[in-house]
Amino acid sequence: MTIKEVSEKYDLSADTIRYYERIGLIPHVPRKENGIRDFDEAACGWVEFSKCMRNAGVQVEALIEYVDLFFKEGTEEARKDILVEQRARLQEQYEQLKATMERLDYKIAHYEELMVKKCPNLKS
Amino acid sequence: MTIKEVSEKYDLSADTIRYYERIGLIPHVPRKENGIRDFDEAACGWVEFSKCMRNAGVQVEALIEYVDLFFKEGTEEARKDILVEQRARLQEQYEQLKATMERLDYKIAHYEELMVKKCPNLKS
DNA sequence: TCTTGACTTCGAGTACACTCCAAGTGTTAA
DNA sequence: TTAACACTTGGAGTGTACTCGAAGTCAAGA
Repeated sequence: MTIKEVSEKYDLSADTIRYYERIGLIPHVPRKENGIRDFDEAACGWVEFSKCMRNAGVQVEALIEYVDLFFKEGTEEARKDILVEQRARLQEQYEQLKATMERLDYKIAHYEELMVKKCPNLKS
Repeated sequence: MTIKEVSEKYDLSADTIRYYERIGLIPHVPRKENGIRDFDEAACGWVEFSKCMRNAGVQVEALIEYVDLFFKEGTEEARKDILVEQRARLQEQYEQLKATMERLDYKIAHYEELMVKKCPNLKS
């Protein structure tokens, strides 16, 4: 698979994918004889994984560390620790998000009430 | 209340609070005769609100727009629209977060299993 | 053969959200 | 009265994560 196909498949710019490889957020992608990237299933998997994690807000730094450990023997515990820490971060973000959404709901309801009062005929 | 007290109360740096006022993310804070900020309840409320929204990931730009409209008559609908849009953004983020946390749980479980296999005596 | 277009690398530029700094003022405590 | 300290403004600097540009290679079609 070319970088363009992968880019379209996962809706990430080719620049971003190259950037991720450059900084080690995804492992080295196999190349054809002419040097052009030729994504295999594993490489695609990493792209998909990194996209998922980044979308949720996992830091680039943590992912780089994880990928780095992934290719070293006996680092299972350290890898797990990274995942656990990031899991906790996401959990916190999740709570914050929930609370803020409730607050927004409350404010939105207030505005809706206001608007019904202003235009009683439009209350549907 | 001084900026220092507000800063401590909401765990936001004084620099950040001044920055928020400067860019209009919170309305103008009342001053004493000598020009020093003197936060009243309303000003504190805005600080707290902006902190909550920013922590959840609401963009600075959207909050500036909201605060701007807040002091203009007849902008209730526009204000509501901003809140509704931001609510939708947070909802999306929420789904993404949930999915990613599940995925991390799965991976963490995998590592735990691995480690139990390696050290059967430590399976507790 | 020549042009078009996708790819390569690497370094520079950008956007966002702070965060810090310099220069100056005002208040309090020794 | 002088030092210490918190505050003011406006502008410059920083960190993170991309995003773009330049210069060059390579393969395919007119």
